[in-house]
This record gives sequence, C-alpha cells and structure tokens, in this order.
Amino acid sequence: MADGRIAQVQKGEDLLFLTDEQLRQGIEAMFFAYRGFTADPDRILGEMAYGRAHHRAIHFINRAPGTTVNNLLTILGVTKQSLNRVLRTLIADGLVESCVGTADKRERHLYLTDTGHELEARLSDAQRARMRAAYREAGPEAVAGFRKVLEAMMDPDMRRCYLRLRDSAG
Amino acid sequence: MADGRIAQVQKGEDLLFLTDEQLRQGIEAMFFAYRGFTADPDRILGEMAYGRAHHRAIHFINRAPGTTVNNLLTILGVTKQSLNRVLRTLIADGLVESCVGTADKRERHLYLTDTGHELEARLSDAQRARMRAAYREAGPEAVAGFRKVLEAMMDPDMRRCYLRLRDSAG
DNA sequence: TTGGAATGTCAACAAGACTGACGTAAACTC
DNA sequence: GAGTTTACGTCAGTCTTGTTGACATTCCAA
Repeated sequence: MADGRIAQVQKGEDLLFLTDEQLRQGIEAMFFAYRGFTADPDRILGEMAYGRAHHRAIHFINRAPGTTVNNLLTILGVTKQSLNRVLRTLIADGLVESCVGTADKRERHLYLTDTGHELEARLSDAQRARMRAAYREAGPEAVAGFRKVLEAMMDPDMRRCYLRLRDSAG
Repeated sequence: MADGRIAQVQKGEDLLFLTDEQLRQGIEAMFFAYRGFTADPDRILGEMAYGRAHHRAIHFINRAPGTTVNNLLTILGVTKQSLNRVLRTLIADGLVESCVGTADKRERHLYLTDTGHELEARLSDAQRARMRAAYREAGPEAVAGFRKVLEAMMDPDMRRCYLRLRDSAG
C-alpha cells in the first residue's frame, strides 16, 4: 500500500481517505475535473466541424507517428468503424496522411500533415495551459500523488498502454 | 519527481513537473484513468437499457435529494432537453420520483425511489471499489495530491458546485 | 391584470458510439 | 499452391446523448 505507514493503516487510524464519503468526493472530483480537462479543446473543436473523437485521434497520431490503425484502435478503445469515420474526415481534410506499410503492405501508417500539426498544437497548447496552471497551483508533491492515483485507477491493459507511450518518449 | 523537496522547487531545479512532456503525460493519464473510472458502472448500465447519462442523474439526485431539474442542469452541464429525456425514462421505470414544488409550483423536486436507491448502490459500489483499490495502492498522501490537482483543474463554476456538494454532506 | 421571466416538456435532428456483415489484399501455414 | 488468418475499409442499422426550436405552465412585478 503506501509510504511507510503501514502500521498506522493497520491500526486503522489513517483510513479517513478510504471512507465511502471520501471515495464519493473523489468520484465527484473526477467528474468535475474531467469536464474542465476537455473544456478548452472542445471549444476549439466546436469552431470547426470536429469533436472530441478527432482530438483523441490527432493526439495519439502525433504522439506515436507512423502508428497503425489497429494500434490506434486498442489505444482509443473504440470500434474500427467508429475510428474509421473520424480518420476518413481527417484524411479528406488533409490533416492526416495514411501510408501503406513497407514491411507489411496490409498496414496503414498514420502521420500528421503540417496542417494536422498546427491543429494538434492549438489543441495541445490549450489543454496543457490548464494542466500547467493546475500543476503549478497544486505543487510538485500533489502532482506526484495525482499521477500515482490515476495510474492505479487504470485497467491493467490501459496501464500497459500508458506506460509504453510514456517510456517511448518520456 | 516529487516527495518533499520544496527547496529545490524554489531554486527552480525541480520544475520538471511543468515540462510539456510531463504535462502531456498527465493529460494521457487523465484519459486512460477516466476510462477505468467509468468502466465498471458502464458494464452494469449496459446490462439494462441505460447509459452514463442515467448514472450521472441518479448519482446527483441521490447526493442532493429533492433537488430541482434546473439545479441538476447546472451540475451536469447539459441542456435541459437532454436531461429531460433521461429523467423521463428513469421516472417511467420507477427509479426516480418527480414532485411538484410547494413554494414554487413550476419546480419539480427529484427523489430516488427504493428501486432507484438499489441501482444507485450497485453502481456506486462498483465505482467505489475501484476508487478504493486505487486509493489504497497509492496511499493517503498521493490521494491528497490527487484531489488537490483535480480541484485546481475544474472550471471555477464547477469548483463552486463541487465544494458546495462536498461541504453539504462531507 | 397583463406581460415578461423562469421552469419544465415535447419533437426533430446530429454526432458519435455500437454491432453485424461483407469485401479486398497481404501474410502466413500446412 | 490452397486455405486460413490478419489488417483494413465500408455499408447498413441501432442506441445513447448531445443539440436547437417551439410550447405550456407558473410566478412576479409593473
């Protein structure tokens, strides 16, 4: 469990953070915070004909250039029909490029075009600005705790996914 | 990264937690964690004809019994038409009761029925179980940081909303 | 008492998720 | 080389959940 205070936990003194009420507050905090988390990109996306799904695709294509459709599928956790609709519009609008694989010609490797990178930067900047403000307000120790809890909350598969991305470009 | 080194932070050495890369990792952590956060209730809701919107309504009606539609509207941040559709099915299915206000007859006050409380408990238990596991794994200090960052990430309006709920039944 | 504001409802529509079926091309396997 | 599997794209249909617009009811204040 945690940090060197197993004794206290076992004594049951420091379990306040595990009461149902505390857990419920954590749940509500996640709910309200996630709204803030997506608010700024959503505003930008609303100006154009895009939605949150486009943002997610753009984010991870930028994060792992040359990734395949299948790869993106498992990262995003949606069906290929759903992803394909999004990718089709992004490719048609010239934000994403799809290249047939060289080693395996069945695969399509995805890259952002220059225009794609522009939008990615706009979205990313907006989202990072809020994140930066929150981090700064909360301080480095809080940030470490924040990340720790989030990682513990992920499904194991997603956690692997997350760590792989993190280590590949951390 | 963190753990008790304020001195270094003030010297500006430990601003690692504010680099773009660190912020991006935080963003991705939020994304993957939120998926986990909603996964268990979603599974339960999928069994019946409900979705995440129903869960949200049920959660906050349980949290603030007798709340009005308008109140719920600002908490959930959707249009009243969208909320109304959800409420209509919940009322039709006998999970929620809608009572005309006594002071102001335009208002409808919302309550969970016994069946409503049952479902709320099922959903809540599932979500809290994951939250509890994550909290336990991360430890109390991490949890404090987690909450701190989430609160700093909220829009000011939502933050007020969150704190009001927290203090009313904390 | 009458007109505006607030609360809530109904109808129609769009985005984005889903399932299921099908087609194509490339890679793998026996 | 034939058959199977894998990777990708697409069509059709459905569901949830969000949107706008029109409307009824109630309250309040001029």
